[in-house]
Amino acid sequence: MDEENRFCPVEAALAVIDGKWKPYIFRNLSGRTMRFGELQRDLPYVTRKILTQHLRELENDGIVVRTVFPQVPPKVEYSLSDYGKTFIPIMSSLSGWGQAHVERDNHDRAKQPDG
Amino acid sequence: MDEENRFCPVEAALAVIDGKWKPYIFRNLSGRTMRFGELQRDLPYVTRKILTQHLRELENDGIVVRTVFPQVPPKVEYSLSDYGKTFIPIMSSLSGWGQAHVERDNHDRAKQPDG
DNA sequence: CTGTATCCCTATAGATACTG
DNA sequence: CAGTATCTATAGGGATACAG
Repeated sequence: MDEENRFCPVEAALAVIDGKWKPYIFRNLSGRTMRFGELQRDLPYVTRKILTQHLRELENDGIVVRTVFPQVPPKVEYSLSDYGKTFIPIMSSLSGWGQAHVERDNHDRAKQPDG
Repeated sequence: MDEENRFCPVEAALAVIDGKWKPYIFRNLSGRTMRFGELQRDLPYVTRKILTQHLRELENDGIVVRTVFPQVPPKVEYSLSDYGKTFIPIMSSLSGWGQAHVERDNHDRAKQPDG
């Protein structure tokens, strides 16, 4: 967006999960607090760099809380903030619609193999 | 996504409006059927190429219906399909959350100008 | 364990010109 | 009017190596 007057609140919401792995990170943290390494194990296709980057962005957006335990070796925990939890219903409706969309898509392709 | 078993329905939903101008196109078509040129006028920052491309993708996802009137000069109308309309509630909740998010953001920055 | 720093690569979008 | 074709620019992500 270049002009403020064209700003769309939908984009503001989408920006929060704009990042290839953010929905997955969000889903993981929806259940419980997790350490960095735990997230890595649950998301084996994300590199440390990108995982860190996405977590920082989620933190800056107020969605995620980062807690550093000053010890050796380092221990860092991530969790959804109360504010972040207000996004859970959005994710749920996206998930519901998306699920139906995938099924509809499969159904259509089954009837029209040539797409 | 490389592996099917990691597939996330949230991504499937997001993919539908994945495109810089798709939320705006969607919003425009939510109200009424529009001709290509009308969309262009309402979205002056989108090039014809991108507008066409996004509309094609929305059509392929079953969201938008494209109606060609075989006449000279050409006339093409775009509208939301019934299926596309099922996405309106999703957009509404995104919009609502996004609106609050922007306001929260402004509020925070007012308190912490260096944030 | 939890990161950073670099370099590279691709996907997406914009500029511009051409067309039925 | 409603596109398509071509070229370019850039932002996001990934591979890899290094570090406190």
